[in-house]
Amino acid sequence: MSEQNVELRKAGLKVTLPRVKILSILETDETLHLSAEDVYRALIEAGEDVGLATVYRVLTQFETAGLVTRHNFDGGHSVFELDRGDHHDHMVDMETGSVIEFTNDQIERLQHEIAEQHGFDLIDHNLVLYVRKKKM
Amino acid sequence: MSEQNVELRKAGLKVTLPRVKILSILETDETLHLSAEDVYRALIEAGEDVGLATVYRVLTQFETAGLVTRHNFDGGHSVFELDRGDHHDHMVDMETGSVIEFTNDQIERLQHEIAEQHGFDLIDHNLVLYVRKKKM
DNA sequence: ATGAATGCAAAAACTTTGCATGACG
DNA sequence: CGTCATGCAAAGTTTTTGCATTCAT
Repeated sequence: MSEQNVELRKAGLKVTLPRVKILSILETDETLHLSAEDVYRALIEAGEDVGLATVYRVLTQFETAGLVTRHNFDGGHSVFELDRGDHHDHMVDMETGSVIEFTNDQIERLQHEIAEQHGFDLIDHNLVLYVRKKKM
Repeated sequence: MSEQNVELRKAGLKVTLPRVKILSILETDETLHLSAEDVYRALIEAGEDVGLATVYRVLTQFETAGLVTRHNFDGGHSVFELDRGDHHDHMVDMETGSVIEFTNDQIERLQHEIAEQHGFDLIDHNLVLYVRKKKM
């Protein structure tokens, strides 16, 4: 029994071909950040006959199940990222659109401090840096 | 000559009724964060006959001119905020939905450092803390 | 006068939904 | 087998665009 099957069952999801394939694509992809359209195209290229609507439905289910995180970067569409348990923030290259992940403990700590100072507990946060390659 | 006219001229924008009205709505609003739809409704309520397409066009122009900042908070629609010259980040109270603004120089500085370390210039950034009132 | 801005409707882009068919457990 | 998932197409949302008309300078 493949890895995906276990993950799906653990998430309480019936093991179906679209779900296994989509999970597999998310695990294999190197960019780590795929739009629904990206996943759909990957399926078509792999010769799988899966509808775009199913891709959206499955990704949303994965999000609910905590397998995947949905990001709303700039421009219209959402991108999905497999949740590997490690927290990180994102840097988006405005020229290429590519996404770089990073972590910074100091920033994490400061965020907690700021929430505290206002009498709140920090539940979640979202930090995206929009950057451009340095001109020299 | 009203305040709005000056701001529009300074931004290099022709002074038209829709632009003046929209700017005025953004200046008057207390929530500080309006969607295009919100602005459109406010115009209709004020008896102004302005099309939704124009609202989008004007808000986009305002953004380009630096009068307004566009935020892509959660999913779906964008919200626009009048740029009052002060940079700040946002804290969203998850229970009430209210938005608190804050600034932190250390975080600002760290963001620049992180971009630098990756060979980038920091163009813009987006930081939202999702918080909940402390239980005591 | 002349070029830009507007309103309307139509189109685009992204995402969700209804329904009949097919697959999982 | 009963139920849930799927595919397709149709509808929903949010935002953009084409074009004739109106408006600002």
